[in-house]
Formats: sequence, structure tokens, C-alpha cells
Amino acid sequence: MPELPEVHTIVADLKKQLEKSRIIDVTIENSYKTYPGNAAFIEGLKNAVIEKIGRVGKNIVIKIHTGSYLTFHLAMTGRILLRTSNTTKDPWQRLEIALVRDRKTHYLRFCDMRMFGKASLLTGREAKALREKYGPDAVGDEISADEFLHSLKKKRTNIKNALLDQSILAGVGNIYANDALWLAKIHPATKTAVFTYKKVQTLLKCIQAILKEGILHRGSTLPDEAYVDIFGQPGKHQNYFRIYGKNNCPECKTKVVFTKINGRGTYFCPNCQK
DNA sequence: ATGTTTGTTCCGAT
DNA sequence: CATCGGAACAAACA
Repeated sequence: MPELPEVHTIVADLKKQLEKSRIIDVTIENSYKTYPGNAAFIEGLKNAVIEKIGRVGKNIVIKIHTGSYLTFHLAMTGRILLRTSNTTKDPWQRLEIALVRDRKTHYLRFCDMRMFGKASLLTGREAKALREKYGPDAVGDEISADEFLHSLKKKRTNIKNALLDQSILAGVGNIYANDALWLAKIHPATKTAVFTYKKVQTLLKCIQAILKEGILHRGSTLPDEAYVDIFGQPGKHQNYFRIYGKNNCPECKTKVVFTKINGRGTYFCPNCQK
């Protein structure tokens, strides 16, 4: 689940809790695989001091004092939980990192039911390559409508698919893409080639509005609770979805169309989005 | 039992 | 040769 607002929330909370802390132990569960290999992962994190915690698209990126980067991608069902005790394991726990700050110990856990997620220890060079793989951040101020339009014009796909392409704009996932297109009154199957500057400007504003709202609500938690924050608490933005999972358009009450676009569930209002 | 799911990557087709 | 789109990855739930 986690898209930009969910990862943003996790990163913001982790910053408060863990910057300047020191890793004292790393435990990997049976048969779980980290990059570049469990032995190197554990060795590289031994006694590491957490210098900085940030986000690259939907990746959580933790810089340690050695110049390496501990990164997590949560994919569909990954969770980061921060516990104050390690007496009970969490469901689907794959990895636990014990950290100390101000003589207090925290247990950072990476849990992942479906195991599409990834825990990695990257070199400085690999971290740079990761950043370069991604386009400008969807809520950062480095993206201009001009640049966005230019990137879209180069593609021969539809706008819904383009929004999920992290190399064009980083951080948008399927749920927020549906809602942003509804807010912008754009049909999800619209070919990116026909976009005008004005339309792209509107879309960009709507994407940012939706994502920022998601951040204010501390992300979206669906009924399966795949996403919860680092304290195990659900987000609230699911109560503010516009079109995702809806039966009727909140604006005109027309029956929402549900279809698949590039294999992903797509909701739109046939009346408002043309 | 089959179809569905928040994401990404790889491979075959175009 | 570059780009696009579908399958695959794995697990739980309805």
C-alpha cells in the first residue's frame, strides 16, 4: 500500500525517534533475504550511527556514519514498526534492528506479508543510482509544470499509467493516482501526448493537493491494515478518498466506472472525467 | 476456487 | 533498438 503520504509519515516519525541513535543488533528471520546478502548487511550495520533519515520516492533511506545507506521499500504489504520491547514478535516480521539513543533501546522492525518489499544496505554509489532512477518528487518543489509536460509528451501511454511511472514523477501510487485524476477532471485513459500546458498545470496542482492531504491525514489504511504507522496506528485518509473504491461520484452522484488500466484497478466518473 | 490487492521488475512483443 | 504492457513475484482474504 504505502505510497508517498504513507512513506512520508513513516520517515517523519523515524527522524524524530532515531536520528543520532546507534545500532546495537540486527536480527534477520529464517530465510529472509536482504541486499547485498545477510552477512554483509549485518556486518555493515554493526555499531552504525544513524545520521540522516529521508525519502526517495517510496523508499525509506537511512544514512549511516560510514557513508552507507540502509534502505527499505515497502511495496504492497511492507511495514516499519518501532517497538520499545522485543518480547513479542510482530506478524510477518522479517528483520529487527535494535538501536540505542539516550540509553533507551528501540526495535525497528521490517514486516512484510507478501515479501515484495526490500531491505538493503547500499553503498554511496548505489544510493546515488537509486536517486537517479527516480524523477522529481511529487510533493517536492523541484518539479515544474513545464518539466512534467515535457516528460509526459515523450510517452505514448495513458496518463494513469504515466502517473505510476516513478521515473516521471516519484511517489504517486495507484490510490492517489485515481483520486488526483478525479480532482483534475481527467479521464484516466487520456493519452499523455494530447496534454496541454494548462491541463498539466492543473493535474500537477491536483496531485500535490491530494498527496499533501494524505500527509496531513497520516496516510491511508485499507481494511487489511497493510499500512500502519511506526507505532502501529492506522492513517485517516481512507475516510477522505474521492473516487478510489467508491460506488458513486461525490460530485455528481453518477455511478463510478471500475475498470483495469494497465492491470491496475481504476475508478473514474464518466460524467466528470473526460 | 477464483479473483483481488496499495509496487516494481523483467521479458516478450511492437 | 527503444518503448510498452502484461506476467510474475507471494500471501491473505472474500
